[in-house]
Amino acid sequence: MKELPEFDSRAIEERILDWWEKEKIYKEIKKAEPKDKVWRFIDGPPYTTGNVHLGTAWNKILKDYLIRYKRMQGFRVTDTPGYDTHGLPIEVLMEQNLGIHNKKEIIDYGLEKFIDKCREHAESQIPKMNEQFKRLGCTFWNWENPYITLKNTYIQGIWWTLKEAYKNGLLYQFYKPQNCCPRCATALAKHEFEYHNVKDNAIFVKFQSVEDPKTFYLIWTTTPWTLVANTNIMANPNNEYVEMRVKDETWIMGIAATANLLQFKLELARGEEDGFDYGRRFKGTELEGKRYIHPLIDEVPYQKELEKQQPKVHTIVLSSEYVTEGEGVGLVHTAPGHGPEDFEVGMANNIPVFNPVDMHGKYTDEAGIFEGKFVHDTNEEIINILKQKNTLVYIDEIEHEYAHCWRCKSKLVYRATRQWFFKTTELNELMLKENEDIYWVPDWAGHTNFRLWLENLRDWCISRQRFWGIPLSIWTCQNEDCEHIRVIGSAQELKEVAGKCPEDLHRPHIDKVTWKCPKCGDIMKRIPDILDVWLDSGSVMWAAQKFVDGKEHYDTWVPADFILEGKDQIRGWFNSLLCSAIVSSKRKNYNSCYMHGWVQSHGTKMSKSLGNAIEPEDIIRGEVEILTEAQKEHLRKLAAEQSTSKFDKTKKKSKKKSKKSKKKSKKKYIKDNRRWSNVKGIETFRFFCVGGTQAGRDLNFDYKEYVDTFKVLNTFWNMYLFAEEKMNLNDFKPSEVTIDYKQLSLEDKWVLSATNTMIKHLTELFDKYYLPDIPALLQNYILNDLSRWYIRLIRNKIDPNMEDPGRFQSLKVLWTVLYQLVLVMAPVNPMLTEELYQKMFKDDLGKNVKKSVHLESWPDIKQKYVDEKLEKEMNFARKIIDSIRSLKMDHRIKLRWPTKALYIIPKEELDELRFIDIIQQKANVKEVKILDKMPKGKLIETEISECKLVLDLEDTKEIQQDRIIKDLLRTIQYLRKINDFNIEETITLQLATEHDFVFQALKDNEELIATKVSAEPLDLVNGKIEEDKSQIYHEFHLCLNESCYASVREKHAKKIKANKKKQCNYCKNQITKDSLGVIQIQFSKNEK
RNA sequence: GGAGACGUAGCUUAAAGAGUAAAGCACCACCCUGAUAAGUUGGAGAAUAGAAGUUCGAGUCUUCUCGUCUCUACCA
Repeated sequence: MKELPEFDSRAIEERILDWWEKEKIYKEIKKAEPKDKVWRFIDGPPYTTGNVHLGTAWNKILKDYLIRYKRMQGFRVTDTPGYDTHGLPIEVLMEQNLGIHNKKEIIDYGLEKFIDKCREHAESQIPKMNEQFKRLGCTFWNWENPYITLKNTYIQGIWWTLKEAYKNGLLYQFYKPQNCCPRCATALAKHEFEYHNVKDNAIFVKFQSVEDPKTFYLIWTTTPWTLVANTNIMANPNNEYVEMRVKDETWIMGIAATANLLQFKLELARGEEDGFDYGRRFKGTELEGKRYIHPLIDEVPYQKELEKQQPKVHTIVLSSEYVTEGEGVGLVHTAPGHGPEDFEVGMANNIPVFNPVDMHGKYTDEAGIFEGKFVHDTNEEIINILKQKNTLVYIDEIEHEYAHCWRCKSKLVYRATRQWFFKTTELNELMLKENEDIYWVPDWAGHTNFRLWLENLRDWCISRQRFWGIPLSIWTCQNEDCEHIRVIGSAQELKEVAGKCPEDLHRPHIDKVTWKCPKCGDIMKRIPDILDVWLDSGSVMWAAQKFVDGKEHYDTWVPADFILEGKDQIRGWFNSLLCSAIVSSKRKNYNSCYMHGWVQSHGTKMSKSLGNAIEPEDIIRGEVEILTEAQKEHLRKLAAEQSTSKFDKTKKKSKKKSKKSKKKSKKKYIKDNRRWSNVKGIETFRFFCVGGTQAGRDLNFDYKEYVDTFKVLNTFWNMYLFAEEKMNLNDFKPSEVTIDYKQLSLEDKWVLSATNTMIKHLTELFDKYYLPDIPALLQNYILNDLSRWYIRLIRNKIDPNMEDPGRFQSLKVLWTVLYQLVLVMAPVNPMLTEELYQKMFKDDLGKNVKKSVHLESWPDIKQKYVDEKLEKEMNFARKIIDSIRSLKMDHRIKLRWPTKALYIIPKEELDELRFIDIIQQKANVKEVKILDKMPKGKLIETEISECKLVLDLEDTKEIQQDRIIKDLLRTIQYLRKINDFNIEETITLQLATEHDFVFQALKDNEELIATKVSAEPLDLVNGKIEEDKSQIYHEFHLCLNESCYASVREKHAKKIKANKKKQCNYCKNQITKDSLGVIQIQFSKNEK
C-alpha cells in the first residue's frame, strides 16, 4: 500500500492520463477483450468544428460510462469514434476565410482548391478534438482510427445506400417547390430549417376581373415577391363568397373576411356612398374559371406567354383542401413555383410551374423588369407598383415564424427545383413499426416525440447544389430523350462501367468520369449535386464497417445495440439512421437508444453571444463564473430578447445592450476562491453531469450544485485517505487476512450486505440504461453507508492504540468494500479510481492483479453476504439512535455525556434487535433494555412508530466521572488541534484541581487520559498550579452543584467570575463563584 | 395554425396507481468533531403558477387562464 496524495483532482487526472498513454493501457484492454461477446455501440459523429463544448462533453462522457461498464461486464465494445466532416458548416466557414460571398465566387476561385481547403480544415480539426475528448477521461476509444465521413471507403458506403434505395424503387427525381437557401444556393431538407420570428408586410391586393373591369378579386399575401409568379387564384368551392359594393367598385371576397377588411382595416362605413354594402352571396363553385388580369402583367411579359400556353392561367381554380374560411380573404393567391400547395393545385389543373427565380433568390429574365433583383428586396418595389396601379388595398404588418437556413440564417425562398428524393413516405408504416421495437430511454423520446416526427415525415430531399460533400453517384444520359439513369454502388462498379475511377471520390474529380450511354450512345454524366450531410452519418452502420470477409461488403451490417445522443437528433441522426436503413435494407439499425437534453447555463441555453457559455477547459481549470440571481435574471431577459431580435432588424437597441453585458460577464471570477480552489479537473463534472437531470431533460449547469458534487468526491477521497492511514498504522496486510464470515462483527456483516445490495441495484440501473439514477445511488452509499456510518462505527476498533483483536477482520472488510467501490466507480471516475487502484489495492491483489483498474471485471454480487433482515435491523437501529439524539438535544444533554440506560418499550412485537451495542455506543447510554412497561425513576421519553424510547437519567459515580472526563478530553484534543500539534506528537501534561471528587475522577481515568491525548508523562495535581507562559495553559470549568459536574462554557465562566448569575445547562441550578469548579490544563510538546 | 411538454421552499430537484407535500444546498440555533471544505438535532421557510370541476379526498384526473420552452406547418 502506497501513500495516497491529497485530493487534487486535476493533478491526479493529468498524471493518470499520462500514465495510461505511457503504459499503453488501451492496447492491453483491446487485447483482453473477448472475440465473440460483442456490445455494438455506435458513436454519433460530432461535426468537426475543432472545439468540444460542454454539451458534446456531456454526450461523450455518458457514452464513456457505458463503454467502460460493458467492458467490465466482459463485452468486446465497438468503440470507434466518428467525425462528421462534410457539408455547409465548413463551406460557409471557408467562404468567410477566403472572403468569398457566394457560389459563383467559389467557382471563380477554383472548385478543386476550394474543396481541398475544406478537406484540409476538416482533417486539421480532428486531432485537436481527439485530444479534447481524451482529456475528458474518454480515453479508451479507438482515437487513432476514427471513422471519418470524408474517407473513400465511407463514401462508397453511402453510394451503396443510394444504389440499394434505387433498386428498391425508393430513389427518384422530381421537380417541385423546395425551400432553398439563396445565400448557399442549394435546396434544403426539412431538418435543416430553423424557424425564427420575423416581421413582414402583409398586403391585400385586388385583381381586376377580365369580364367586368369594375369587379375585383381580393387576395392577401405576406410574400409580395411571389406575385410575379402568380398564375391563379384559389377559391374554396364550399365557402360562401359575396359581391361587395365598395365605393363604385365590386369586390369579391369570402364572406367571413368582409368586416375585418372593410370596417376595421379600411374604416369604411356600411351604407355610405363612399363606404360599402353587402351584395349577392354565392358558393365558391360559381367562381371557377373566372378570368382576371395579372396585376404585374406589364412588368412581367412572360405572364402573357403563360396564358397562351394554358388558358387556365389567370383564372380562378377550386380547392376545398387548401382554402380555409378563417384566414385571409377567402381567395388565395397561387404561384405553383413558390409553394407546395400551390404546386399541387397547379398540377391538378395542368398549370405550368412558373418559377422565375434562380438558386440565388434572384429573378431570371422571365421576371421581366425584375430580372437580377433579389426576391426579398423586391417586396417594396412591388408594393409601390401596385400602389401606382391602385390595386393595393391595404398594407398590414404581420409577425410570424419564417424558415431560415440552419447554417447561415438566411431567409429561405420557396422555389421549384429539380431534386432527388428518398420515397420515405411509402415506408412510413414500416418505420413506425420498427420504431416500436426500439428500446428508448426515456420511453417518451421514442414513443411520443420520434413517433410524431415519423408520422409527419415527407419524402427526403437528399440532393444539394453544393461542393463539399459526398457526390451523388447518379449518372444520367445527356440526351434528354434517352432518360437513361445509372446509379453506382461502389468505386469498383464505377471502374467497371466507366473504365476509370479517381483516387479521390470528391468533386471535382468525380465529375470528370463519363461514359457512353449504352442505350443511345450519348454521354453519361454525373449529376452535379452532392448529398445532404445527414445521410453521411445516417449510413454509418455499414459505411464505417470497412471490411467484412476481407472486402467491402455492406449488406451484412448488424444493427447497433446502443446509441446515445441529444434531443436535437430526433430530427437529425435518429431520423437519418432509420431512414437510411429502411430505404436501403427495410429494417432498423439500432435496438436501443438513450436520449439526453441540452446543457443549459443559469436557466438559459448556453451561447457564445450571450457570454454564458462554459467550456470544458473552464471546468478543468476551475474557472467557472458564478452569477448572482440578478445577473441570472438579466441573462434570461437577454436571451429572450435575442431570440426575437436576431432576425428583426428593427430592434437594434437590444443588440447594443447585449454587447455591454458581454463585457461585464466576460470577466471570470470565483466567489471565495480559497474555499473552492480545489474544484478543478473533469472528474467532478463526470459525476455531476449524469445525475444532474433526468433522461431527455436539459441539464442546468448550476455551479452550486456542481460544487455539491465535489463534496461527494472529496468525501470519497478522504475516506480512502483515512482507511489507508489506519491500515498502515495497524501494519495491516490485506493479503494476509482472509474474511472469516462467522467471526465478523455485526456491523462488518452489515456493510458487506449493504455493499452487495448496492452493487446489485447499480448493475440493474446500468443494464436498463437508467444512467441518471446512478450517481444518486453511489452518493448515498458513499456518504450515508460508508463515510457517515460504517467508518464511524469501526473507528475505535481500528485505532491501533486500542489493540482490538477484531480489528484485522474489520480492516479486511473495509478494504474489501472499498475495493468493490473502486471497481463500480471506475466507469464514472476512471482517473480517480485508477489512482486508488494503483496506490492502495494493486500490491495486495495477488495473482489476480491487473495492470490497470480498467482491465478488471465488474464485481460479482456475493449472495452469501446479502442479509436483508440485517439491513432492515440496522435501519431500525439508526432510527432509534436519531430519535435518542433528538431527545437528548431537547433536554440539553450533551451527546458526549453518558446516560444510565435506554429502555425500549415495544408497541407490538419487535424483530430481533442485534444492534444493541451500536445503539448503546451511538446514543451514549450505559445499557439498553427492552421492557414491556414503563419503569420508575428520573425519566424522559420519546416515541417512534414501532416503540417507546425512554432514557433513565439517574446518575452514578461512573456517569458523573464520565461527564467530567469526556468534556476534558475533548478540550485537550481541541487545544492540541488549534495549536497545530500532530497526532503522533506526545505532550507533557499537567492537570490540577482543588476539588477532591474531580481529582479522584482524574485519578481513576489517568490511563485513559494519557492514551487519548498522548500525554507522556501525565502529572495530576490535587491543588493549584502556576501558569507557565511558555506552555499552553487553559482553565476548564465545571458545575459543582449537587454532584452535577457538567462542564461550563468559557464565556459563561467568565460571567460567573464577574459575579453574574448563570444557570447550569444540565442541573438547572444557579452557579456561583463558589460552585464553579476548575481544572487547570497545562502542557507542552515533547522533544523527539 | 397544429403538437408535445413544463411551472412544487431562496436555489436544484423528489413525490407509480389520487391518501398528512419529500430531500439536498443555502439560512438560523444547538451539538459533535484528530479522515472530511465532513456530521447530528432542531428551527424557519411552499395554500404545489392561477381559477373552476370530478371526488370522501387532487401536486397527481378534466377544463380554462397566465407564464416559459421545444417541436412542427402548404401562415396563401
